[in-house]
Amino acid sequence: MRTPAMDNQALLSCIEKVFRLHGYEAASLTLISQATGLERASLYHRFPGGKVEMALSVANQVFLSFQTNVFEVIDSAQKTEEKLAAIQAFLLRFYEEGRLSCLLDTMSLSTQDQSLNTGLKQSLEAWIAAFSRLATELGCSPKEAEAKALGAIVNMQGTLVVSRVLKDNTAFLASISDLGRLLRGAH
Amino acid sequence: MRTPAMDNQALLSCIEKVFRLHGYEAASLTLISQATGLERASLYHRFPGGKVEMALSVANQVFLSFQTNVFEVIDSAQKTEEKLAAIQAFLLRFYEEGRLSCLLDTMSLSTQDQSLNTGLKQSLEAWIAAFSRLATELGCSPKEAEAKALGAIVNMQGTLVVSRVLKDNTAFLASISDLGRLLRGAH
DNA sequence: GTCTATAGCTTGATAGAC
DNA sequence: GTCTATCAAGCTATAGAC
Repeated sequence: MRTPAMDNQALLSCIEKVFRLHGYEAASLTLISQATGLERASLYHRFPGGKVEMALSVANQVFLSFQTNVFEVIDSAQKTEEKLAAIQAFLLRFYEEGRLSCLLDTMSLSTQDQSLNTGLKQSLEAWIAAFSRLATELGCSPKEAEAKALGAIVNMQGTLVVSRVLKDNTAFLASISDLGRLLRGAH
Repeated sequence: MRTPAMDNQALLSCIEKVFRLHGYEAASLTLISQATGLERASLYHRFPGGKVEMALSVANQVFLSFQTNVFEVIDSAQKTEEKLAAIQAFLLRFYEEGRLSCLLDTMSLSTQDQSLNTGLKQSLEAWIAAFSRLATELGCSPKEAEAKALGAIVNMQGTLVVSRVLKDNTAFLASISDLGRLLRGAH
């Protein structure tokens, strides 16, 4: 047992980037090999299930990252404004200021793999639920909160697509800046 | 010269669906062959440039469809409310009530093809410009109109992604219903 | 744990019969 | 204009040396 050239988390981050840049199908093992510096055969040692297992692992790591940086922040004891600021900072970093797509977008096309599709769906549901709790804290009624949460996420997904097509991240940056406004209750 | 098994427009519609369901890379010639009923070699007779030419032709056909059903409607002499209703009906049909993705989304991932990326960008810019004119008609100031137009399109793109992931088109249907509200000026 | 080498299949694309 | 047959290159995945 030689020592790994890269720990699992760093490896997954490299693979994540390939999936987010190219989508599931176009993310070939050759591209992943180049991005990680590991030969294709080595990737199969780390992920015996092959490309599907890589995708599932990446989706899971991203979910855990959101759990730490979004969901748990929302359920923490911080002040609401501090939560909001922390989440905005995380999202800006995670989406590289709008230049890197969302896995929910790039991996939800014709994947055929049921567990991946279910995982993406459950991640999005957890995200909506967490934003709902934050919206409630920001003065929304329970019913209003879910609508605002969905609206904020829809806005981010939409601006990510538009920013990618226009090659201009202005819309995404505005989406993050507006997050507080988007989640706040009507007065 | 035998008579074509399918006219060019119907052929392009079949191919369009494959690109919108699977994205550019995953849209293999085998899938396109199955969707159109033409063998791969026959597709090369219709599109000598191969897959890239198919993608460009599809993008162009969709642009022309938007030109007819959205841009020209906006610039017509109809009443504003009638324009809005016609556009809503078209968009519902075009996106199959939220069950079929947008080409701007599925074809903008790592295409490498410069003319395709430029075409998608220009199509989106034309769409934003047209919606801006409609927003102006709906009582927006020039500056406000562009923001509302962008917001309405962002909302559609976002709800399309969310509807795809959740396998629930409720959000997209709401986006279309809200189109008037989204484009109307603040009173 | 990583590598080289390779199997077996699918891809995009071409040649030529009808 | 569509087809069958075929090509070279790419793909995912595996075997086995170190």
